[in-house]
Amino acid sequence: MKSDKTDFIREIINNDLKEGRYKKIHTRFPPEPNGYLHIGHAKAICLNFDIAEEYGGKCNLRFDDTNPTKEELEYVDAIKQDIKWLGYDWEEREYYASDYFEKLYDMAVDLIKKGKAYVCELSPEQIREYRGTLTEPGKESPYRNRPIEENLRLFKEMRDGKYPDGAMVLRAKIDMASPNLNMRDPVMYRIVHTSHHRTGDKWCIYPTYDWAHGQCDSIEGITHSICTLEFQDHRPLYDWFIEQLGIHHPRQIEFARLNLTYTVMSKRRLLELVEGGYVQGWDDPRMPTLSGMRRRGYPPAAIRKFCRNIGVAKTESVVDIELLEHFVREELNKTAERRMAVLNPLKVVIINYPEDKTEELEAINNPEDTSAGIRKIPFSKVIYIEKDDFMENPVPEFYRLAPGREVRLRYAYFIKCVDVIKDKNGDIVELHCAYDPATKGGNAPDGRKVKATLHWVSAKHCTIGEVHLYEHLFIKEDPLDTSGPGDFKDNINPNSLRILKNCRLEPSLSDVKAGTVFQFERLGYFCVDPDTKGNCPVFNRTVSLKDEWEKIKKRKIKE
RNA sequence: UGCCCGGUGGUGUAAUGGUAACACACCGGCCUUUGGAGCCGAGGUUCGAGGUUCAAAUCCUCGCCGGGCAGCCA
Repeated sequence: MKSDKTDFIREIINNDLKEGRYKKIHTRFPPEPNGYLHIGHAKAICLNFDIAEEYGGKCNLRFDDTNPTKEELEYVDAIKQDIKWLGYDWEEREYYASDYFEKLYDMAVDLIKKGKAYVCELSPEQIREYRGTLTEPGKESPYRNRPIEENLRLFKEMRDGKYPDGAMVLRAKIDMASPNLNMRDPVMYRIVHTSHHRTGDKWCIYPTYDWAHGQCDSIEGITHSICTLEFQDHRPLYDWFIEQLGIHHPRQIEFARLNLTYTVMSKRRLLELVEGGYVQGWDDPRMPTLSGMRRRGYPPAAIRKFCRNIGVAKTESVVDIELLEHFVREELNKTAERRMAVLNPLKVVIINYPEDKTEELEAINNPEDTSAGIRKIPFSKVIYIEKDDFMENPVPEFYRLAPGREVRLRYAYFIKCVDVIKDKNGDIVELHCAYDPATKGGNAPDGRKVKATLHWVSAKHCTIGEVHLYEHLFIKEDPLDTSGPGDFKDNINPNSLRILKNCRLEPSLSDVKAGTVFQFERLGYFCVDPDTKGNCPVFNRTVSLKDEWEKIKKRKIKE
């Protein structure tokens, strides 16, 4: 089976199949359970699961849990939830590197017996010194030529807990003069007296990633081990292990990890944001984590589409976050029901509308999807419109409401502003407008046109809600770009979260389910936050609508 | 100054020796009961210099620039 997509990875796979190197395709996604998954992981998940599906193969989920000091069960559960949410299924193939600890141990013994590994008692500092530098070869450890029997005994004793942390390690015996530092007798096992979230206290020696990873892939029959660029230099080491052991040889292919503008993507830095209280948690809607995006209202379909669209290559690159937002808008435009909500309310009294009258007006739920149907919205004498939709002294480019000007209220009537009411400070507190009864529904029988259509809610009928507006978490396209001392946290955007507590929502928004995303007409997409309680819904702005007027305003400020 | 990898519009990916394509962004226009959506159009000669060839983004050489590697992290 072939794929019609032609990135360099699929090309290699096509070729391997053609040449008969592998009969079936088997990939894997191998996260370390030491943090939450982010959009960069999504790229790897989509790659591995999509490839497996395209070629009629399988993709395993395997947790790389070789370091008990950093890994936790909480992360395992979160990772599983995120992958499922993204839309992928590893079926019964949920594996752990720790499942193979015994096999790995046996393989290490095999290597010792072959004279290819030895127990070394150099301290970590000494190992570093002996390793040499980028330009100078290293020198051999005095323990390098220990008799095999002694290595066997010592390694067993390491496992049996006879030695404290750091006392000795098992090292591969390769080449201390190799120009590739990974080949200078790398560590395979270290002593760590820490219980493991799965194996408990069964082990006090743990394999390093470099030793474990390739063998785990081999054991699972993985054909293509897709990983990120920084492991390129390790490939010769992985190949060496596999060859010494004489076991199934997966092909490793490296690709460039995803970077996004205005985003940090390392787990270390994300952890720092969480632990330092710069955000409210791993699932803070400003985080690039999958759980953050879920809470923000990003549809998984949009993330998948994004991951497929950015392509895969070896060039290190930074993708514009607007591309992600584009796919979010594209998906939500098709699926999200429209509602009207006024974020910054300005009171409008329709002076010629009867005092106690209420009309039910019809509104379309989603113009992109007629099956979404229609709903009724109440209209009455006093309404709210958006403050930004009125300008007392309008600039030429502004064609919304202004003194003496007529606009349309969406699905309702044409109104004309006849009076501007101000308080003693001169701030506008209320508008008086006259409506034209003949324009009910939004069209004038005489054919006259208005330039703008405004969203609104009826004051008497609306419900109050809280809205969270988000901006990029960082003010710089590259958050790591810091001048002078300090670090990326100095680039945090102080306005990344703005809370509006006095928003007026159309009545249908009083009873909503967490996770639902609506389009608030003319404003953007908003997702019901799980923390919504009682009768005051909380909405997270997923993404704004593209806004021509906003662009014009910015341009005018620049001039 | 060792080894490995990479350089195509603003951004990201295509083009696999034969007219540099697509998406996003940007700019201009059309349309519009969302300044949304949709539609149409403009913008690059492929890091540089040589070479091979009828023909080079693609092959070769030499540069230049960027990234990774000296954890008992992954």
